[in-house]
Amino acid sequence: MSVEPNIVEIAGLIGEATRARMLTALMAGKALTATELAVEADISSSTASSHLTKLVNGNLLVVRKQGRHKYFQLKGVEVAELLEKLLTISASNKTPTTTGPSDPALRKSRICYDHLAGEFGVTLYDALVGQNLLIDNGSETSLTAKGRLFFQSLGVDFDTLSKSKRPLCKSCLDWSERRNHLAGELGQWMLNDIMKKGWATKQLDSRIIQFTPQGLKRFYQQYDIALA
Amino acid sequence: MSVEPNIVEIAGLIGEATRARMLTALMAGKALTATELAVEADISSSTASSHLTKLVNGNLLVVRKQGRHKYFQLKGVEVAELLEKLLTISASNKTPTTTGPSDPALRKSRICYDHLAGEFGVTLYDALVGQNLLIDNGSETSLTAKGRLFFQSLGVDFDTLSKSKRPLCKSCLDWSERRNHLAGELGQWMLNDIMKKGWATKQLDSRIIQFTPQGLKRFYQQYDIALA
DNA sequence: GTTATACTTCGATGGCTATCAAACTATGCA
DNA sequence: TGCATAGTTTGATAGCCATCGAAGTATAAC
Repeated sequence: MSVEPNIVEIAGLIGEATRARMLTALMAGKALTATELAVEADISSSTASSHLTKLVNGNLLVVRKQGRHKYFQLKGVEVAELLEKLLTISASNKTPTTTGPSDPALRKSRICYDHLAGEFGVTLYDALVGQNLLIDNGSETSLTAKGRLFFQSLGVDFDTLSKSKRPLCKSCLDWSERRNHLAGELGQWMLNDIMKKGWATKQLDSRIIQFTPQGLKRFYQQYDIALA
Repeated sequence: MSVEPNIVEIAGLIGEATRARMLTALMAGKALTATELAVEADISSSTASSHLTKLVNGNLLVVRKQGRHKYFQLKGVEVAELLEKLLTISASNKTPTTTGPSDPALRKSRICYDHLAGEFGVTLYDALVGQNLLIDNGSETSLTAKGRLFFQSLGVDFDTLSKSKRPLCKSCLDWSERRNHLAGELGQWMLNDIMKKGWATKQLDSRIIQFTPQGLKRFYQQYDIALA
C-alpha cells in the first residue's frame, strides 16, 4: 500500500456539493449550529447530521456542545487556508463565459475566515505597500519599521501577537480579484479593528462585510486610501 | 446560486482514490503517458482514459501529444502546491495507530514536485538557516546577503531566476517531518544541482530520491551539514 | 410532569459514477 | 500493405452514498 496520507478522504469530503456549502458557510469564521448549516445547505436535518459527523471525523470541523445545540467550526486556520487555496485555483479555471451576475457585494468585501478579502481587501493591501508600511518582494510580505510604528500607533500590541505561532503578515491571493490581500495575525487584527469600531457589520449567515458610509470614510482615512 | 467558484469540482476530482493515485504519481514532476498512469493506478486503459480527460477538463493536468503517446503533467506549480497542502493536512490527521511500516526511503528523501523533501530536505533547510544563509522569521523565508554570495559561488544565476514569477525562496511544511523544507526557485535549483552532479538518482515511477554513498558525502560537504 | 426544540439513528430509495470488455481510431514500424 | 501499439468510445454492471421521513434520544422551557 501507499505511504501517502489519506488525501482522498479530505478531498472527497470537500468534493461534495452539500458539504462544500457547509464549509464555505463556515469560512465566515463564526461557529454555526447543525440546523443553521442545514438551512444554509437546504437539506433535511438528518442528512445534515450525517454530513457533519463525517466532517468532524475527517478532522475538518470541530464541534462544541452547548446545551442542546451543537456548534460547528472549521478546525483551525489550516483548513481555512486549504479552502482558500481551492477557491483560488478553481477561480483561475473559470472560463470567461461562466461569469454570471455574481453577487457584487461579495466581490467588494467579504470575510476570508478571519481577515478582509475582496476588492476592499486588495485596495487596503496596495495602500499599505504604497506607503511603505508593508513590503512585498514577490515571494514574501513583511512589515517595515515604519509600518510597525504605524500599527503601534493604532494600538497593535506586537508582543502579544508575536506569541502566536501564526505568521504576522501573510499575503493571500484573492480569488475574485486575483491579487493579494493581507492574511495572518495582522490581517485578523485589522478586520477585528474594523468590526470593533463599528465601521462595518457582518451579515448573518453570509461572508459579506457591509461597510456603513461613515465607516468606509473613516476606514479610508485611517489607512490613507485615495478615493478612486 | 452561489458566487463561489467550482471548488466542488476540483476537490471531487482529487477525492477519488484512482485519480488521487495518478496525481500523486505525477508529483514527481515528470510527465507520464496514459498507459504508465494506468499501470500506476492499476486500472484498465479505458478507465484511465476516462479519468485523464476529466482531470484535463478540470484544469488539474495538461496534456502534450507526442506521436501516438500522450504525456500528462500537473498543470503548473499551483496544483502541486494544492496537493502538498492536502498531504500536510491529512498527515496531521493521522492517528498514531495508523502508523504502518511506511516506506523509510520515502521518508528519507523524496521529490515534492520539483524540490527535495523528507528528512534530507528538512536537514538541509536547518543547515542553511543555521549558517545564516537563509533566514526564517516564522512567517517568511528569505536569502541573506551571505547566502546570496554562497549560492552565487555554487553557480546560481540570480538574474535568470529573478525573471520568474515564482518566489525565490519559500518554506514548505513537510508532511512526514512536520518541519520546513525549501521550495521555490532556489529549492528547484538545489534539487536540479544534486541530480546534475549525479549525487542521487530518481527511481522510475516513484518519488524516491536515492543518494549514492559518495553523492551523499559531497552533498553534506557542499552544504556543510554535520553528520549526526 | 408536559411540551417543544435540537439532533441522531434507521431503513429504503434513487441517482451517480467507476469499472470493465469489446469495438473503434490513430499512429508508428517493418 | 499489413501488424502492433496507444488511446478512445460505448454500453452494461455494480457498488457506493446522498437523500428523505419516521422513530428515537436528549435537553430546555414552562
